[in-house]
Amino acid sequence: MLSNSQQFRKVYDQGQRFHTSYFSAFILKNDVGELRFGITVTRKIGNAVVRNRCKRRLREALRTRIDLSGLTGDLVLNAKSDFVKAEFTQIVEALEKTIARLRELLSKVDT
RNA sequence: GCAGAUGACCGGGCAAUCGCCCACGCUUGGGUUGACAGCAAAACUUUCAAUGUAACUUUUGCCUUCAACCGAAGCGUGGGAGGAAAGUCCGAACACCACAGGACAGCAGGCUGGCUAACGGCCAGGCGGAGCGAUCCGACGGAAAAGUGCAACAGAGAACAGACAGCCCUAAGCGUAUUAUGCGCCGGGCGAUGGUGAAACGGUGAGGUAAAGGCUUCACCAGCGGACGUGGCGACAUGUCCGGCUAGGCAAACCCCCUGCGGUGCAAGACCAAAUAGGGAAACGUUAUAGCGUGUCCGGCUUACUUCGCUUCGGCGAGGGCGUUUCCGGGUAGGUCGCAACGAGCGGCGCAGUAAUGCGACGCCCAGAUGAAUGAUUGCCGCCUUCGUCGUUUGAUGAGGGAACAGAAUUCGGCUUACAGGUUGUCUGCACGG
Repeated sequence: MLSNSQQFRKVYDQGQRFHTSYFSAFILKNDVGELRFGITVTRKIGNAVVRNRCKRRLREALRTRIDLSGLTGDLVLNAKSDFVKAEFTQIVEALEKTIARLRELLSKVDT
């Protein structure tokens, strides 16, 4: 879990990016050796209740439906306004595409 | 039955799977510190003539047991968002800072009585306004006896008022047929009628007048001031008499009167406290405790400050600088507490009170996160709604869609604002029936 704004800032500035219509993803290799992630929902998306629900659904989708094994680094997800109306299965599909793409990007960085 | 008024309450439910946070308990293994015992090594001392042995003490290391604390994993039990958690508008608790007393300034409040820790809150009442009514709304002290200021639009005129339409007097003159009728210059009177406006300087009647007017101390009414009663704790209501003779509105404009108020807010504040840099003190060094070299030690090699005084000219002493070690104190990152279960606490009951509320006994312990937990997914049921089919009064069934406002952040008491849908008590008006 990423816990302060310095860590988020570093991922935004130096990380690899990938965008879908529901959210934007940023990832950066870290030296911890495990996956740390953070979720950001701006006030533009909605009030506190809506923002909380976005974070919970993204976290649950990552936890239950996505295979994250072997992936290391700092991952940041930014929800967009379409996320609020999205079906859960659509979110999962978008996440699958995103993670596959991020694996490619990270392996390129290694070589 | 329809249309309203008002109070109280709810704010989808169940299941499956996978998860999150907190408290407590148990188990497992870990770390730190301390105590006791044991073993090993080294040193020292004592005993014996000595090798050596034994004992004692100290230090270091290992390890057993016990205790305390810290943090981890697993399992179990219990708990886990709102009526507004929201806006952050009032009032407090709590914390820190400041503080002789008073005045000015500033801010807030403003009918009466009560409740409360307090309030700009609540309850009961008075007065004014809206409504047929239940009921609702009101910053509701002072504008005639301090002063200043302001007033859109409309209207003739808006604060020492004002003739637009008009009414009346006078009547040059026009016109006609000399009268009458008609039009009426100049000058003067009128605030009664119309129209405007939120508001036009009391109302109705009578007298009076050329026409009018509180012009009239003519009558009645309204309003104002005063005195004296009656009811009420009081706001106030009400009665009689007297006076004066009509006085516009706005104080959520300045202002006047009365009352209250020190400031900052849990990022308050308390404690622990790293790395790095810097401050202070002591000791040591300044021909080594630095550098080179090395696994380590000895040895070796290399290099090094200044001022003053004394001097046998080799140095010595004191101070400063520099270096090393130890200690001290301040601050930052970070962490712990504050802060999560004992309270202005919650629940129903009883008593007092019209009520707000208070008192009493009984029962209960009820979120505590910090990139921020309190959930996610799926299915079924219930609710609303659209379409189709059947029945065609309620309804049955299939397919689809929808479900508000909104997320605790130190804690309470209020206020204000937002809110799909629903439950329920009491009351009012109208209609109909018995």
